[in-house]
Amino acid sequence: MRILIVEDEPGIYNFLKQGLEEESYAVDIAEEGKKGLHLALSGDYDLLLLDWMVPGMSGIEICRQFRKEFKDTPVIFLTAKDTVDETIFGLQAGANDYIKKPFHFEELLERIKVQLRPKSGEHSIFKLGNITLNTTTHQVLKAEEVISLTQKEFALLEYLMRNKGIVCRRSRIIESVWDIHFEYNTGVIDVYINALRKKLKLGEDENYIQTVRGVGYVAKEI
Amino acid sequence: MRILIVEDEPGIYNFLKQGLEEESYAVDIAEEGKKGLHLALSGDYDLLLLDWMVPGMSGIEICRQFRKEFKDTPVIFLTAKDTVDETIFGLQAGANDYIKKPFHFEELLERIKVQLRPKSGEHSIFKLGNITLNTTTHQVLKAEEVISLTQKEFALLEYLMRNKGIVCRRSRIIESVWDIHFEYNTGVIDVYINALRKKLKLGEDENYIQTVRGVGYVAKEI
DNA sequence: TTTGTACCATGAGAATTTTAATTGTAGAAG
DNA sequence: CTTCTACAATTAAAATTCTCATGGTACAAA
Repeated sequence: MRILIVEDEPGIYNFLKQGLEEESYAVDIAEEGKKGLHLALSGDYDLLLLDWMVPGMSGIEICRQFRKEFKDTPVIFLTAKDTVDETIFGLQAGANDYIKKPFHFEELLERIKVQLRPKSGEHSIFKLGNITLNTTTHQVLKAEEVISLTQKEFALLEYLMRNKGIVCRRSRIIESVWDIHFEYNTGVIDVYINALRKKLKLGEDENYIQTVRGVGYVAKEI
Repeated sequence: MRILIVEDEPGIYNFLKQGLEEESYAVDIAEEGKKGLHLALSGDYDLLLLDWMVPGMSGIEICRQFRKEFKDTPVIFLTAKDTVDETIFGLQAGANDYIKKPFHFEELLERIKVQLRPKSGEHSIFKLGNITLNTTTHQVLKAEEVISLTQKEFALLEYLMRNKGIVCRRSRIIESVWDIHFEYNTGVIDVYINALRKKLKLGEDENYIQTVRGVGYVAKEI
């Protein structure tokens, strides 16, 4: 597995390079933004580690450009900032995960493994209109705004978004999201659909979660 | 797959026989208790459907006798009574599930499928001292008493009992029961262990859930 | 069009689950 | 044997999740 690190501080990239090579990843370094993007676009890499701030071109811009070509290669941001405003753009640019400096190497390694594990098929980012859902960071954005959801709300939205365009019957939802088999005579789903619509502020014009009478619900871009 | 039905009412057993044969199960009927037990002990069956009350010998007694010989063959009770007292003995006698009359055929079919699915390995009943836990009915007994547990309490107890005798580290428990990966700096487990010990009334003499300092917990028969 | 019925939306309250703070205790170090 | 410290037990309160009751609305039948 080949990893590209775009980072200008030698202290950090040497530490990462050594650690990752011990885990038998092939690691390349780019100390400058444009060179980083150029290397990334060569398509030789299975994963990108991008520093937030690098000379020449911001990590975000690299990510955005890279995403146009490579839709499935995971991108992880290394960021010193944990302010909401900043990470939003990272996720919108198509990052799969981010980790705050300073971080434990073990934790980064875990996250890299998570991203590389599925490799085929499994996506971690789903889009529905102007809604973005990221399964690894467990975050949801509507346009530029972070929407705070509870576990169950998130799980339900994830299920609907994974099945975008497909009508989800109540029984399936209950099985997948609530892990209840036989007996689906409960009203929980409705309550949570209600909560989602409220938190996501889905009005008439943005009716992304539609009711299918007698069956269930669909996530649709109108 | 071969199913034995022990039931004396022709109305019921004909209905069942026809429905199950349409689902391509091979079905035999015993209208009387002793004959039922005799057939069951022949070992020709993959699943038993026992009526609560049959002439000659009670379903419970058949179940108990049958269990001595066949530990892994699932037994489902058909019962008109849903009083706690009655079902207790059914579960204690080693039944895997029960269904109350009148029932929908679909539901019975589902339960039969659930019982036949794992077939190899997977058990649905776990014992720990005088505690019995049944994963399909989601019931827990201590001696003769039904212990009412919440979802999470049940899930934690199930995990510990599935790993009887093995020390379970907190991180594993959090992963399996709570589905949380990385970050296990939460105190939930302790709180639930506490709740379990209380509800199960585990005193000094019955310390079935033991603390392993610095690591986690074990379920042990002292 | 009107009426009826079954299904869905919504809100409030109950139960469960989680967090967080305090108290207690085992085992190590002195 | 004492003291200290890190971990576990316990409790209370906050947050989430679920249930239940009410009101609304789509669709079918008259």
